[in-house]
Amino acid sequence: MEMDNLYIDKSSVIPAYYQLMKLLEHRIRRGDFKPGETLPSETEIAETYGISRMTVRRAISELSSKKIVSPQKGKGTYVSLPKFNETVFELNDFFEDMKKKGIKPSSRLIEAKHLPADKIIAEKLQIPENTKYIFFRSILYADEEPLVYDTKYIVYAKQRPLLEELSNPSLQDVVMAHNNKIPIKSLRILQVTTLTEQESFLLNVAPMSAAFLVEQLLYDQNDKPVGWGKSLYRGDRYQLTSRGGIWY
Amino acid sequence: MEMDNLYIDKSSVIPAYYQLMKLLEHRIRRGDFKPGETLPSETEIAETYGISRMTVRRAISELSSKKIVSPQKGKGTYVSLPKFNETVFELNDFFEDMKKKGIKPSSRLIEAKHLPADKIIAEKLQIPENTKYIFFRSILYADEEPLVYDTKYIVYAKQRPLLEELSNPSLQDVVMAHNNKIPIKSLRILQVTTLTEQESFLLNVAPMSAAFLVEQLLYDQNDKPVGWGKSLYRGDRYQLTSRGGIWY
DNA sequence: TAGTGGTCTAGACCACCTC
DNA sequence: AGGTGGTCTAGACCACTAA
Repeated sequence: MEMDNLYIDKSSVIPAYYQLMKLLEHRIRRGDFKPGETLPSETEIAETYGISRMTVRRAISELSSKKIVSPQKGKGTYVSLPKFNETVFELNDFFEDMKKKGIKPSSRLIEAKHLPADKIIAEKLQIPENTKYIFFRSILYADEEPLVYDTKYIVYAKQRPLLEELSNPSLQDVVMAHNNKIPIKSLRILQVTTLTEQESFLLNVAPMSAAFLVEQLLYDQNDKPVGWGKSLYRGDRYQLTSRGGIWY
Repeated sequence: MEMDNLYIDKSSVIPAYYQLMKLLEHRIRRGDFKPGETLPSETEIAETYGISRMTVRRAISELSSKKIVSPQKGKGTYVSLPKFNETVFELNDFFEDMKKKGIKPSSRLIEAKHLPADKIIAEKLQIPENTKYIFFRSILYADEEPLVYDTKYIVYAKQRPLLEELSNPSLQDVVMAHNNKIPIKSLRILQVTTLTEQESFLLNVAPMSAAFLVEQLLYDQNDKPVGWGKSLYRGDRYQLTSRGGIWY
């Protein structure tokens, strides 16, 4: 396979805790320490590799946050049986995401206007019914292909009646541009749905196609909602991936 | 509002780093430190609250991992403008998830048999075509209601030809039960799809309903696939949520 | 040059677990 | 009682940043 460096090079520019973390990862993968067993004690590891216990703890804490290892007070640091049923999916900013994949993102604003809140909007935004709110609809493109249909409902701030277009129209940015308040809390819900006739037309797919529905609610310091958003991601072009365990 | 404890109680059983973390979170929320500004330097914070710099660093490191703050070498620790466009969704074990919600999970095995690998399976599992593999199909229930349709494709280990039923049939468990190897790497893909006639019948929903499709590939120490799974989650009953920013 | 965060050390005390 | 991980300290040196 590969050459193993089963020691810590203190003269290296790579931090000792990082070297030790990789070393322990490697030894776990190799089977020196099996799931259910414990690592040597922190003191022992420190002596073995000639580093201080705090540095050992730093390495173990990284492994612990990756769920590779689980320290137990008074007992030892156990090698975890990896739990691949517990998965974390990241949904990143559309523009950043596309750029990272080498795809050119863009957006087109379909509509932007004031509206009086109906019952549903009033409840979501916790404002009185018929209060004005700002409504946005836009399409996000990846290499000229429509990928996301985006709607936003934003609490109306009298001070700022403007409706300028933004290059990266995330809900957070639009809320900050049209409202003095900086959102401090976010609740997001990921669902699946089938597209309506109108939605599928805008996204250039067949009606009743499957899509991700990402709902987002933003709150200010006082736990008041300041914006609500619903984004429909084309199911045939979008997916989330997640890696667990020990990868290189 | 509430009483503020803007000091560290060293006699408390709550660790100092934790108290400081909450304290800084509170002061950020309150506006003492605004996004884009820096916190006082680590040395200064240590002096202010009468604790050591390493303890301050521990608190800041927690805030940093929550993306509330972002330390910059040589410059200072900046309060982040929260990025609510970068979201993390957790997909946990079905059984644990349901129990946590107070719902009784159960499962029913529909089918379990050996089959020779066709081209698709052979490619996924990186085995020669027509090699035997183990096939599973089951339904997962929440309070007697079908919620997930689950299929598994597992590399066949000659030593263990048994096909016993497991109470919690996660791909990982089944792989470990039918194969000596412990998976060490997992790749998961979350997609949306519409259900076929058969799938919708099994899940007791209308055909063409939207559903989550969760695909999972498990690998052993040598980066060989050991199992492949596909789970269909009913879209009308399942959703993922994610909280960002400062919550209580 | 002065200040910042990043790393590391060699101790210390504690609560917890096991024998 | 002895070993474990959890916390904390008071220093130290470094690389980086900005004036």
